Amino acid sequence: MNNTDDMREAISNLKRERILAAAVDLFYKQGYGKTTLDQVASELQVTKPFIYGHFDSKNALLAEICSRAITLAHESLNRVMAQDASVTERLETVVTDFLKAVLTHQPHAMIYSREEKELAQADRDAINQLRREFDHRLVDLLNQGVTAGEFQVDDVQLTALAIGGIVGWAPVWFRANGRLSLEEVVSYMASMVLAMVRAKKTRKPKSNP
Amino acid sequence: MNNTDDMREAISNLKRERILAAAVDLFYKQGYGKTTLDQVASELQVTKPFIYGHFDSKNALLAEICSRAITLAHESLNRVMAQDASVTERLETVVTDFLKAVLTHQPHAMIYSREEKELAQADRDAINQLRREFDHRLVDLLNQGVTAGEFQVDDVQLTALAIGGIVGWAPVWFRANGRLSLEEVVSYMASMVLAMVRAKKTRKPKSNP
DNA sequence: ACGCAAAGTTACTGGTCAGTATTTAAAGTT
DNA sequence: AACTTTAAATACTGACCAGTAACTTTGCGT
Repeated sequence: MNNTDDMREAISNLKRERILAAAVDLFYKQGYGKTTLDQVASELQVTKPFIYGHFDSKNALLAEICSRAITLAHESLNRVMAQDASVTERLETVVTDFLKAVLTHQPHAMIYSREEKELAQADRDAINQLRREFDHRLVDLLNQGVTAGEFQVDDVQLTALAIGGIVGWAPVWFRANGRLSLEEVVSYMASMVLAMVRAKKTRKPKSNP
Repeated sequence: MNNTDDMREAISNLKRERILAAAVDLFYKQGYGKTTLDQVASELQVTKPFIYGHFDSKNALLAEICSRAITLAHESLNRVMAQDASVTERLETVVTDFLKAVLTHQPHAMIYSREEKELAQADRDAINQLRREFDHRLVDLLNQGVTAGEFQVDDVQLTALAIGGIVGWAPVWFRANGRLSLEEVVSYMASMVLAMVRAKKTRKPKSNP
């Protein structure tokens, strides 16, 4: 019985995920406004009420997608904060890791930044709260670097915003089959960020291809 | 008679501008999708057919707004290219000037990046063409800097995209009545960009407040 | 085999809005 | 002062689509 319930829930989750994946795909390609739930349904070879069995509304779908976009950012920050390395190395890892997350989930990132205004006020507030926390944590990291004498930065807040810009803008131009691989792009961007904070290299001179 | 025609046209232009201003305001605050033409009209204390007297459709309004956003970028680049200074100084001016343009027309910039997908295909293509030209010109400038030995940059294209990110992301977070003035923000960001390209300062050490 | 939920589908509704046809007012013109 | 042109408002239409009510199928327990 409990066994059956587990099964049910797993199936239900699977379906939720499929719906979300289809929605992400279409919202990304067409935009939220131009996408109808009938299209999402037909992408999955089901009908609209199927979706309503798993989500309350079209907007709830969007809220879930946006929420995941931010959660990704936090998770990559969590991974980094857990590690015990020089601030410079940590910043490099943050940028690398975060950018990787953003680019492997390009559609989520794009949908969030484009369609934020479409969210219901409550969802928007909750999600922007998470975003602000993220900014704070980045500022903290930069402050540590300044205190440790590893960074030379006049204004940590503006610097954090510039870094946010480099990362946040990447999904706009990145193409998975472009001239450079994701790994190459990510590591190059990280080196640019380090140049920006004038980090004194703690090690790893690492050749440039 | 010609005189009267001039007058007519001037009045018509004035009205177009008013309509655009109201549309920019509402599209910015509420998003394109959530804004109705009735709202735009009532903002101006007129009615919907008034708008149709000056624009073909809601979408034409958006196209005009987006087109202006890009035009602004090009104009600031034109101003800079005309001047005859060191590449470093020119890059500094480009960033300064472009960022200023983007921030004094924050709504245009935001609307363009958010609502691009809402444009009709033809409009989108035309506008993205302009964007690509802009990118090329920025790459050219960086290449000049490398050739002249003023910049140390491994990949000019990625560097241009990083700069684009810093500038393009700014309208997302900038608040006109924030901690720092527009001038301060702009000049700080320019200095970060120069750090990124490892520009050898050609002059102007300029104190930091 | 039989009935009974769960999970979908088909078929419909109601509201919203972009866009328009028709009417009214105002400003020149002679 | 009647006549025309321009410009806007009122009032309407029709498409689209999120969300729902009513019906159907499938599979599971007994």
